[in-house]
Amino acid sequence: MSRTKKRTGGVTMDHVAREAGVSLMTVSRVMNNVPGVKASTRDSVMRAVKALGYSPNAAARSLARNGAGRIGLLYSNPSAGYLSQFLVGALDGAQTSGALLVIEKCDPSLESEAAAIGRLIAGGVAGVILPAPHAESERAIAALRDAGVVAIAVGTGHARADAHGVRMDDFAAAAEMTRHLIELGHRRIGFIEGAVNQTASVERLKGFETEIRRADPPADCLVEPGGFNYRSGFEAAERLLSDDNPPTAIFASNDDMAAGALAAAHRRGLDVPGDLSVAGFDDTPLATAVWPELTTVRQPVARMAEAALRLALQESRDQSRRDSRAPIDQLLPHQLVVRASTGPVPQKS
Amino acid sequence: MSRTKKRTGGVTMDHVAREAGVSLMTVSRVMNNVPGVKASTRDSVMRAVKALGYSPNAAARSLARNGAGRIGLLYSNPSAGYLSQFLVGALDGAQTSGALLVIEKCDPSLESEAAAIGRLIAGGVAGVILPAPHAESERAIAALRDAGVVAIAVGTGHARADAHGVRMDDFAAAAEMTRHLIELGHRRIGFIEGAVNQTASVERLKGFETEIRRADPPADCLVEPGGFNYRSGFEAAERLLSDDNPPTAIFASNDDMAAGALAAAHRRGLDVPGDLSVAGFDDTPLATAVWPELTTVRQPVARMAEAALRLALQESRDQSRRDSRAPIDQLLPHQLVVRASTGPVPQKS
DNA sequence: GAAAATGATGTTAGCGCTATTAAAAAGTCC
DNA sequence: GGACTTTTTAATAGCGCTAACATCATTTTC
Repeated sequence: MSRTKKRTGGVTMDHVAREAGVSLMTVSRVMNNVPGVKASTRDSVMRAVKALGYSPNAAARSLARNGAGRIGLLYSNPSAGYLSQFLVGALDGAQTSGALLVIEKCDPSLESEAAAIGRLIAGGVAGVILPAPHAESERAIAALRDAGVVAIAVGTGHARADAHGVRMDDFAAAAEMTRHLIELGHRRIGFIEGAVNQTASVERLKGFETEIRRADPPADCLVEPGGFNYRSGFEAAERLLSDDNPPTAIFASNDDMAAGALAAAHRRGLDVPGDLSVAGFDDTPLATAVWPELTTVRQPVARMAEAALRLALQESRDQSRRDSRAPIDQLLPHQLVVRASTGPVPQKS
Repeated sequence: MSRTKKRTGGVTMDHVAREAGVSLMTVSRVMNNVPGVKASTRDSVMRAVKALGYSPNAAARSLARNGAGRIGLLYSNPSAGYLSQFLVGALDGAQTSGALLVIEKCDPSLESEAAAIGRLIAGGVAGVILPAPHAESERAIAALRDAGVVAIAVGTGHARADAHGVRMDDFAAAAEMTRHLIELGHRRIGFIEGAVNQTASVERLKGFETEIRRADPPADCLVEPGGFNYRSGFEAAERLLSDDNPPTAIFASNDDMAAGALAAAHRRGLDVPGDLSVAGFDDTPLATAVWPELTTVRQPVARMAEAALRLALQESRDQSRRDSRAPIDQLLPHQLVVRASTGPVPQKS
């Protein structure tokens, strides 16, 4: 063989068509679930697809659709655990739904974000997924809308009016965790806030406070600002623990900060959860990497990413026909994960 | 307007060619750094590219290259920081070189690995990138070779005879870090090993021991096993610090374990670096997330991933003509990063 | 100074898939 | 039962890009 006339995957639509005894276009219709194909024809095509192990070529599809199916993903620099989970989910979704993911990185600065959005638009994406910090950016969403590109905000605290969204119920989740702490007997609980400009962060605080107010017998709380990173958690915990009447439990708005709180507690020779309970949020890999393993809330990051991708795909396709429908708000279930870092309130000595 | 008649991003090669007054093919040559284009022509093309904000269409590229350029990436569950960096690097490389990344996840078990490799091969990839733990798997590499798929091992301790590799000099890097500690005056240094079945881990230990032996005045060391995760680092540090004659510095084979060591030190009320110096390895995001920030070795993970992708692409393309050449071994530069967690040896009291 | 060896560019033909249009088969009606 | 719809299928033309080959200018060589 001089030149094997290569084929990467191997099977193309043409092969399937021949095998099924229909035209290439019919196969395409079947693959895309376009109505107007006789059931028997559809069946024989599906059989051929299975027999040959055919799988569509995403690149060709994206090309032929003239960019439809190209979805951008903007990320800056969130917690590493969050990013990798998110990426994996998105990648996974892209693969199964035949989308082409275009990943674009940027700094947290507004200019950098604008530039990245510009690159994405120039790259001809049909939709853009905006995780965590960018999901709050009015400017990014406006730019996208002006370019006629579908925007999907992921992980905001509440539904947006100007973009579709995929998110979890931060309020309810934070409330659940707070209830868990209260049920363990804690009556003085410290809370470490996340970035104040993120609505999800605000919802978590609200959920916490609501539940504190509802406690019976009554509970009180100390709220410290934080920045969603380890260091800020460490420092906030230091402040909390040096209070004259320190809390018996600390609830941090994310796992990184909870890990920081853990370190602060250890530094003071406190046993966790014997002397102090610590709870996190997100269930990133860090939650099980630290010792003791963190009680936290599992945010279905990968699933959210996948859902966002699907939504972007679907909406960008629909957009062409009917325009400007109400934004979709997709809420994914979370889960309280109780591990070793929380326990009953210490006995008064 | 009823239907905007296509146009995804806008600018295509054709536009650039017209703008620069050359043929489409010349633009392609410039974009792909193909030699044989006059410098002046190249310049004017580049100018047109910038003026129009052109960016190549990955889908079309991948298609035109006849799918050669579908590259698989197998990952299991390394440190989250490592994964996200690796993924980002690979994605980045994929975008610029027009490859199509197929990400496949698996458990650490051999069966799961074999299954994932099988899926990858069935998916028609031309090459597979094997990071950290899988890069050591004879079985995976053999399966790939049998299927005629190029394998790229990333991050092994030394060059492999059966696969191309992209890696860093673990031995030299560990030696450098050890020298740094010795120069700070430390003469009793604890070392926390990584996973013993990874050659990179072994090389790091060798580098450490070599440098310890070379110290003048002589130094000695305590070596504790570890498992590349936070918890094992914490436990190993506990053992080291409870020695009758504890070390004044601890060098952990990766950042996760160093963070664990930090926690252990804090728990004992030791100041870092006042009472104990702690050094890590890899420079994952965790290194700057903890407090104090870790002195560590920067492993160019993203660059290694990108290099691996490029290598996979190139080799899979070359493979068709000349076959079975000697494996390529690409060594990327590392860098000692001195931050706040290491300092001079404490004064004897 | 003509032939051959370079260089530097231009042409042509797809890559695998999807729109769109044209054609054929199957119903429908009066 | 023939003209007229309504399904269903086939054929054609790209999407944006690159490989291979063709075509010109230049040199170089004897």
